[in-house]
Amino acid sequence: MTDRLDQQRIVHAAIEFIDQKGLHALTMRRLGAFLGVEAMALYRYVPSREDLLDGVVDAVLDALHHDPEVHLHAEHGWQDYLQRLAHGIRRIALDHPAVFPLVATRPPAAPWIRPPLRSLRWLESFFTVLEGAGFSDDGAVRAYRAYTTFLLGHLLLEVSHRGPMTDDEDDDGDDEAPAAGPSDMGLENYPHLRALESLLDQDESVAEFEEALESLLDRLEMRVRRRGRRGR
Amino acid sequence: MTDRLDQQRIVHAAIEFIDQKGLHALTMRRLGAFLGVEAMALYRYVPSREDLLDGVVDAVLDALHHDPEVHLHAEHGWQDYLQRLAHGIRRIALDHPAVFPLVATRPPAAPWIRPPLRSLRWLESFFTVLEGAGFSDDGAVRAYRAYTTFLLGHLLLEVSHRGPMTDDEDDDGDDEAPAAGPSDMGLENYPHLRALESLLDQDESVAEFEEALESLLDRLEMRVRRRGRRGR
DNA sequence: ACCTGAACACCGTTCAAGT
DNA sequence: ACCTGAACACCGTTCAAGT
Repeated sequence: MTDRLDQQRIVHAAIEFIDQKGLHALTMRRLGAFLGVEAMALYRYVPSREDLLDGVVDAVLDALHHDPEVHLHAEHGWQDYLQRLAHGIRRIALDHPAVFPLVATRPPAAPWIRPPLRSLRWLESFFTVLEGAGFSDDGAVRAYRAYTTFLLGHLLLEVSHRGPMTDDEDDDGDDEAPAAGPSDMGLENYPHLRALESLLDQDESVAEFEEALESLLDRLEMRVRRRGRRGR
Repeated sequence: MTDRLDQQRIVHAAIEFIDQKGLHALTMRRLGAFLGVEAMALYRYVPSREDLLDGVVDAVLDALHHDPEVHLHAEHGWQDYLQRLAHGIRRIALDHPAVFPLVATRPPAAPWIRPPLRSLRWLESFFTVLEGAGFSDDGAVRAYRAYTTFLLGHLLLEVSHRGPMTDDEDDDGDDEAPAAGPSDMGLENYPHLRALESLLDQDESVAEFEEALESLLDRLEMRVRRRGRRGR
């Protein structure tokens, strides 16, 4: 029925599986069944579940390399580049909301690799662009840290709203707790929260992403202009 | 030998256990042994492992309520308050680096609750202070989103450098891979990375935290001043 | 009232055995 | 060459039984 197994097929099946049923549902045995094979067959191609998860993270981020929107158009400058890169990573996060927490929290290969920018190739291109644009070494590294902090925080929070369904397995009946009303959870004693609830519930993530990203780039821009002050 | 069991004792033992051996090592059976009891005894006080983890997150954040540095000194204004709150949460993250990823990624009780600010009590106080300081509803909510984004991203990245040892279990021998040199991992083809490696390796998290926090507060300040422009 | 032992269904992983 | 079956050590969780 199914074609032959290989590492790529397994990793991509794992991604599909996680996107559909959530990370917590992924077991070697279920992934085997998903592929029409016994779990034990996977071990021909993948050394362990942990390595499989690393493979999933790498494969998901690999899409960046094939994203035409991100490819360097040097003429538009470093801000354009950081914008494209950020949007490319955001697209990945939104495509695989259930995988992104893995991208965010798997221990990176080296301590100075900061998710969600997890590959040496992208780091190299990041620094190439910034130094080409006149950033000092120190300025480029500080930009890298601020940029990754923002991406990680924003995307993790944005994506957590979009898990694969309510996570309560199969919803196999009418035994849900009464839940005390649509969106009530003891707000009686928190007047500000009650007043702000509808505002809090709105999804403004696109606008916030653009705005915060722009403001970050502005901050970095100011640092390039007065650069050297702190350069060693 | 040990005192009697109760939920508090179990949750705090779990925190200690995670801090010592890492999240991945926490199983009901091992936690039982840690407490001098069979795993099954825990189920008298804790409905499930998932609930235990929720309890861990709550308990760790509860320290904020007893942190004298954070308690409201209204006379010093909203910026002082957000500074104290941020530093309080940072202290918690650094005290429990192996627990913080849980704080960051456990699905919150409501979709508008954004880690690491996970309790209605702190949200209420956050909004009380900001609205008292003249923020519009919209401005306060946007401040909340930007503030949590920053805290989550920064602390998750800062804390990931400080896991509980190398995570390779017991280090039970000399069978470590040769590792090809102290800090080498194929950097040959990445000249910028090689040049920046020593800078990248430096830990500047304190300075970056202060600086980025201050810049965030400045940005918010600018928004209060021209407030109303976007208030619906 | 509180803990234990035995049991169940499920894991990750190994390895000899089948085709 | 590639997959399977059986097995091992370990999970979370339930429940009748012990003290």
